[in-house]
Amino acid sequence: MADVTIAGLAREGGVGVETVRYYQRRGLLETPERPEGSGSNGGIRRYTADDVRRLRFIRSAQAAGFTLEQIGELVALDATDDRARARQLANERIAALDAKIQELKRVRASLQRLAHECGSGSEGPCPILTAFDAD
Amino acid sequence: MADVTIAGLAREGGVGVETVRYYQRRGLLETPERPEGSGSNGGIRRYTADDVRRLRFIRSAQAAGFTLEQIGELVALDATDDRARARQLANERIAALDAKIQELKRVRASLQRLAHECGSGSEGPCPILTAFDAD
DNA sequence: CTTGACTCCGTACCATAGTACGGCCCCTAT
DNA sequence: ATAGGGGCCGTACTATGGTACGGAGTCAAG
Repeated sequence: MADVTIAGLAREGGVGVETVRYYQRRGLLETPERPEGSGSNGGIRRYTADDVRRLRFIRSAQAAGFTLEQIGELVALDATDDRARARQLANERIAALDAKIQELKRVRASLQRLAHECGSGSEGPCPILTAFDAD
Repeated sequence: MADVTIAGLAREGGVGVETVRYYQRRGLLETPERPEGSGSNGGIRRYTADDVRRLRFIRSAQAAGFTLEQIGELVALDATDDRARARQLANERIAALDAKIQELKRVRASLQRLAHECGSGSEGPCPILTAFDAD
């Protein structure tokens, strides 16, 4: 993949240009040097496939429930060899994910029950406020 | 359960007093009349078991991924008999939950792989940035 | 050699879901 | 009757994760 401008990077990562810039400000993405431009400030930055990978990593890690701050730590960690810390972060997140998955399954079951009770052509309102009782 | 003050309601619902007041401002919880107090503004409000149920509903619905705005609609819906709309909201949320659960399982698997690769006593940094590749 | 799309940068603004603060009032126990 | 712990209320502030804007510069095509 040829190097791209910020718009290309954003497109590859499925985010907006402003979001890329935001991640740069947060220190999650590198801000490459501006090439020696003809003018006073220099030219237009170029981004590599590596930057795309990193951007995609950020999105996946977000989906995994890491905050941007934690993702910053992960990105920094990638350059070190602190395997213990990396493992710790991963395992903490796995535990949190397991809890979350269980919770989502519970509320899903409740919603299913609600939809079912709302579906059987009986009269009156659905028991919405009690939908999650005994959860 | 005897009627309680706002602090009791908050405690029963597992939230802070300020959060209860916030939900009242958002229209998710009722703000009962102040009893005829001796002073200029009246006495102290009392909340019922019904209010507690409603507060707990809000928390569960939040866990289900509903926004406070949607929860407002659900609460309002509970008083009507628009079963179709209630069913629709429930089913939409179930679909979203299914997608979310699948995604969380995927990233969990990736994290597990990462933790494993970080654990096998090999040298150097863990492959953090590639942890989610091929997801 | 101009036009138009895009980049760069700083700064400001947004939505969501709270959390905090300060002044005043009420109520109960001492 | 007085002190202290809540309650009431308006308003302001916070955190998180963006999103928007304006002016200046860059660059490639026509």
